[in-house]
Amino acid sequence: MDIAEVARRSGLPASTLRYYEDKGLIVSTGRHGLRRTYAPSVLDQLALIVLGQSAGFTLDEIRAMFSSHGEPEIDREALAAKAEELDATIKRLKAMRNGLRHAAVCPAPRHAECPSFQRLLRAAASGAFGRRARTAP
Amino acid sequence: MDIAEVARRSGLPASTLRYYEDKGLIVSTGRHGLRRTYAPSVLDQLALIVLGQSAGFTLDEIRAMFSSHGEPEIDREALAAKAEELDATIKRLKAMRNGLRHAAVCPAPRHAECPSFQRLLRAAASGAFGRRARTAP
DNA sequence: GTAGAAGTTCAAGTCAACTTGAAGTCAAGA
DNA sequence: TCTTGACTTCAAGTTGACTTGAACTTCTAC
Repeated sequence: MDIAEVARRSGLPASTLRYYEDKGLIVSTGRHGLRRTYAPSVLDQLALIVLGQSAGFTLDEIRAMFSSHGEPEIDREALAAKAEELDATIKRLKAMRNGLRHAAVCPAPRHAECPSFQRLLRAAASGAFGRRARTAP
Repeated sequence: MDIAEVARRSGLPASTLRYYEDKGLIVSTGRHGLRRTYAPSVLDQLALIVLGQSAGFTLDEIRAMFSSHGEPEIDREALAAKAEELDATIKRLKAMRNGLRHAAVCPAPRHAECPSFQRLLRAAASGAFGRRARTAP
């Protein structure tokens, strides 16, 4: 497959594919003249990368987790630790979701008076939540 | 409260507090000479900001969701939509967590042969997941 | 065999969310 | 009063993940 087909099938721009290759996240199997050629398995790798990103991992972390041919690579403890980390993230996302869900239907004139919103605030203030995360648009 | 106390109690550096004020996420209630003074409620606002960030919202989105005194501001539909967005994010995080959790204990010599890993891959490849997210370190 | 679409490299630009540095101001304690 | 350390502004730097542009090289179709 050439880069255009990989781009088409993965939904990622060619520039991103070159960038990922630069960073060592994927490999091209060869060249046809100057042009990269890819094995079909690169699509799986890309899917994993996208999934990993959507779960909040950096490209460096993803590279550490999966070898460039898509197999889990690092030690099981590290994988389990990542899973724990995700679990914590899931918890704060749920709190936030519930808070928003409630704010959307809450009849209280000011949210300062709403017990549900106060619960969210308390949870937030308790420092139970970490920092930094961005989701898809 | 002066900026040092807010920094201490919120855990955020003073530079960040100034930056947030610049961006209109918080307000200082006045000045003592040149120095900013803050009302105690700023701590709640900051907690909300941190929570919002940890849930994947940008500072601009957070400013849109909560007024600078910490009350939910925008229309209920938008809040509900944000909640839906979060729900989708939670789903992909769970998939990723389960995948990692499993990879950490899977006995299969190569993950290509593991049905559970394949499920994750298929889910990832299906495009069921969006892009872009980063979690706390 | 030549035009042009699509590929290549490499450097530089962009964006969000901050941080850092320089240069200056000021309140509080000795 | 004078020093000192915390504050101020403003500009510029940083990091991650890309994108864009310029200059150049091919493959492919006609």
